[in-house]
Amino acid sequence: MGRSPCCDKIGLKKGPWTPEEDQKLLAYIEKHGHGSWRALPVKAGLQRCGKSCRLRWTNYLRPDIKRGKFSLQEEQTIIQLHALLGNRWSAIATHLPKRTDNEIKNYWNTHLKKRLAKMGIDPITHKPKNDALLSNDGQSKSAANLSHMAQWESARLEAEARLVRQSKLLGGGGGASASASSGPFQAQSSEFASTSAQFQKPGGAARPCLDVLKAWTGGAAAAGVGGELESPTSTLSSAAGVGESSTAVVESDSRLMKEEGVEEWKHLAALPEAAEWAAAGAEHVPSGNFVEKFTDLLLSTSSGDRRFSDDGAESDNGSGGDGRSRGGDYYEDNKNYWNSILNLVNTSPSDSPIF
DNA sequence: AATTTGCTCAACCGCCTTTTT
DNA sequence: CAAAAAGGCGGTTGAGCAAAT
Repeated sequence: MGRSPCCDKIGLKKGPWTPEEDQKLLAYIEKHGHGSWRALPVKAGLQRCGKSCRLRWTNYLRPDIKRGKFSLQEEQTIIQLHALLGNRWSAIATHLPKRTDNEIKNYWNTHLKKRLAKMGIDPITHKPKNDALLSNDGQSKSAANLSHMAQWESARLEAEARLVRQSKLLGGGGGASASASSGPFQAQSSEFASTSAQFQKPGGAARPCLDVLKAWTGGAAAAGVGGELESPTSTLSSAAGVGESSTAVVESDSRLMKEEGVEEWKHLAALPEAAEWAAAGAEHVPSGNFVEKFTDLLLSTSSGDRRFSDDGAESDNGSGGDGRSRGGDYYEDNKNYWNSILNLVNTSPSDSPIF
């Protein structure tokens, strides 16, 4: 048996909200909390469906919403997270305090996506649409990096999706709630982490995501650049505040990997991309201080006059896109890229659905 | 001044997942 | 366990506005 019949949709108002309606909704929620969205409209004296009320509240009326232009840091975060997560706006939104998923989605669709397209990059696959367009100068390198990234990510996301399904079957169960602050997210984040971990060197399969990030970022360490994990250089750290201990995250993920990792690795290993990369070794990991260049390119492409100040680097408007390239130093490039991602991880709220 | 074009963003729609009965 | 409601998410639309012609 199901629940009692749903709300009758007769006479429900649609379209833009009036200030009076906003006031009613606001007053009600401030006083009682939203409780059941379905019951709320009647209690609050609104001729709206609960879904509409929820949307209005979460996207507009909530007091902790920041409106207005996105900062460069926010843009960069979105781009990085989109490269990592795809169109998972709600997940991305958890890393941009005070921004709603709807707003981020809109911003991506109206701004960032166009910049990608302008660069000749498919915003869906993140692969260059036409290599010929990027045949010379620095963009070609970024495009190549982008291609690696896209391949890597698509495989990773595929595995991630599989793992999510698996873990649900394995009885991560009770925690399936969608609440924004409870355990289930930790399970999910571990899945995410362990999935990514599988892209590490084949021999090191049973290591968590963050280890592989560290391995890559610290790959430089092996090459003499190490020890910077505690102080990632990404702009995200300043954007998101002080990070939590990455070690703790890694450790908890490690535990999970021990339980699930072996089987997951098998699945992942079945992915052609993974096999390809495994065979090719670390050089085929998304290369380039990829996101940094990627976002540099995007941001500088947008209006042609915006400059990056986050790390003191200027955008490459016309001065040779490769100006910041460091001679194909993959380790260095990877380090920067993964520092960015690691930083995101480390600075993520503890209840983040992703990390 | 009138019209067209492009942009932004709030809101809706439909699907999927979770929860409840 | 199955059915159905509720919640949540991502894709899409369209009204309103500004810039361009």
